[in-house]
Amino acid sequence: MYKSLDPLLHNELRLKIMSLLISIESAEFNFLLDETKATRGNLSAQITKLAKADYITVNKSFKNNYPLTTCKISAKGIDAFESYATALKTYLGNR
Amino acid sequence: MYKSLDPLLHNELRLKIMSLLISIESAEFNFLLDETKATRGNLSAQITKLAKADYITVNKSFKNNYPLTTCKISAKGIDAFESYATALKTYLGNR
DNA sequence: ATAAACAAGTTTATAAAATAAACCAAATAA
DNA sequence: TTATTTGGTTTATTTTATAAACTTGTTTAT
Repeated sequence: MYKSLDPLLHNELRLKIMSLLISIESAEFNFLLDETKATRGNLSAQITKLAKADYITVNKSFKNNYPLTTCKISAKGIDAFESYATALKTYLGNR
Repeated sequence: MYKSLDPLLHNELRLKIMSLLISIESAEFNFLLDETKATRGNLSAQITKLAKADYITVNKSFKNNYPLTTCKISAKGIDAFESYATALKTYLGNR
């Protein structure tokens, strides 16, 4: 089958992350953790995948001495998300 | 993460099959093969999964002496598809 | 000052899923 | 009658997702 749905976005956790980031300037790791109810390991893994594809940028700093990971969607990520939304619609018909 | 997207439908090939069946009374194996461009093996496997979940019914007969597999979406399948579409929309925002 | 508990992630190992490749039975063609 | 084609199914491999274990450093209690 020729794939029209970006496999990177066609995963619930990654899609949720992107869906949050697209309307939230940027988000901290723990915020995403709370919103998604994912495990830390899984969240970390999926953030890494999105970052490797340059769909998001990840900034590492410190807050109160603790590591702080902040994520932000990129222009490429926004494009991919929009394309994904468009492609999906062709499957859903009028719904 | 709590899953809100039915994993059975959240796969491009199965989604495509369902998307075709929902607007086509019924479809023959070769029709689905042609529309999806999947391999026969993969198509067979995914049809089996959808059938096991009672999302579709599968009828086996013969046409011109050759085996003929016909698929039809079920009421349960329609419901699942509609729910999936609704759930997805929460991820896509206004798009 | 040391040890135990906690924070914020990352890495690794396992389970599950998707897919391609190989196979099969029956029909037709050479 | 052997070879090829049709219409699939089954098996084996690869990929992906996920949970469990680990790491690095911090804070709290002793």
